[in-house]
Amino acid sequence: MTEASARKPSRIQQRNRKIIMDAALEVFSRYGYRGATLDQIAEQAGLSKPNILYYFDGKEDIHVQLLNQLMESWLDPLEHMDPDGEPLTEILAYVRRKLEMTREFPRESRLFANEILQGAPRMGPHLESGLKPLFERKTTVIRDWMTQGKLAKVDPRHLVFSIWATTQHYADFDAQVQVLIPAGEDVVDGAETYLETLFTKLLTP
Amino acid sequence: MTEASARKPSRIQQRNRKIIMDAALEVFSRYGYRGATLDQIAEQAGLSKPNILYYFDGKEDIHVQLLNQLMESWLDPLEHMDPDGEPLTEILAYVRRKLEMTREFPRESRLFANEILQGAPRMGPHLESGLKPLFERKTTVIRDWMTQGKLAKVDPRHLVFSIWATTQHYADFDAQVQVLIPAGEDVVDGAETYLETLFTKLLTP
DNA sequence: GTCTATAGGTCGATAGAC
DNA sequence: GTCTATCGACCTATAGAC
Repeated sequence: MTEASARKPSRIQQRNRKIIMDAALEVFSRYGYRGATLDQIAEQAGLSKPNILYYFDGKEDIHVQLLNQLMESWLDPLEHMDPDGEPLTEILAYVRRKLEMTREFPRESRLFANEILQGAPRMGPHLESGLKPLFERKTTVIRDWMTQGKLAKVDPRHLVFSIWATTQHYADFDAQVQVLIPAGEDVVDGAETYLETLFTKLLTP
Repeated sequence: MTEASARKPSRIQQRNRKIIMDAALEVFSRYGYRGATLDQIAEQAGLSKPNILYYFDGKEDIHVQLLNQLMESWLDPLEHMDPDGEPLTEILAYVRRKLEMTREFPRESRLFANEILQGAPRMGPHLESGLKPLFERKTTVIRDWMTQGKLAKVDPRHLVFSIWATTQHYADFDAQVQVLIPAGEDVVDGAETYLETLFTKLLTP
């Protein structure tokens, strides 16, 4: 009685799991949880549907594992905001990193957006245990910077919300942005310049 | 050959169509197009499924009509930005109006967000014909204001994006915001103060 | 490949308004 | 009596799972 995921995963297992996760990311991020089908994921992965279910316990299992895995890399930029760095530099670097992620990982951004939009049915606990403590630590750091006069005083929580909103917008609302900005123009480049100005003016004491 | 929706709509028809649209908004905005079911909509509306289909041609028809109807009210605040008004006042009033809509019509916001996230499959034409011309008119107005030295110079298109992103965030990512901000606090009130500061500092010449 | 549940959609019969 | 509105039962395709 050998379970697929138990013991040491073989080369092939590792490779196939990776392939399936990537295919699932592609499909889930484009069609949402309910809109995605195992058939689509199987086709995208170049594997049969039963083969997919050999590696994962079901559709929901794939989705949950995707979210778990992505949570880490998603929080990483905020984690890296250094309390001992120069405040404005740190914030702007964070904005730039988030924007870079929007450019490089738009599928991940849309996957999260989809999940949150629907009320985070499969991610509620993760928000509480993963995001919330980090959010509180970092907003405290920012508040301290403001108290010390190193940054202009605003509500640090809304500051972070506005950084998330403005950066992720270019991935999540890409379909709209593409309609409104002429093709060929590098939208994210323009956003970087704009957002740098926005947050510099806001936070300069 | 009499279609249900042809000719003069009776009292009952008007009433039931309204009830169904509202139920559909509730369900579609919570579960997305694919995640919503006619049974859910029927139950929410307090009508039978065949009765729903007596008034609409099908699931997609309901969704399309919802989007069409909402498009107008959605663009209304931007439409009302007055080229002859005082520039900063007009922009801040627009921000406030958008935030007010987020508070009053979060379901509508999520319905749009869902649709755009999935690549606007049922709204592409509307973006081109409805949103795009308006967007170009209004960004031109803002650019003129900047040229005349009445506002600080930034890319007006990204300015509008950032207004959309920051205001709609509170409806679309509500599930996340609720986790991060203590219950009982009026989040949108705090957002209003913050966003007023943000855009005032950005745009004051 | 097969089984099963579900979800979109149809039909025909009935109830109610004018 | 006719037309509008309503609904239970049914059909079919699809999608998750084994």
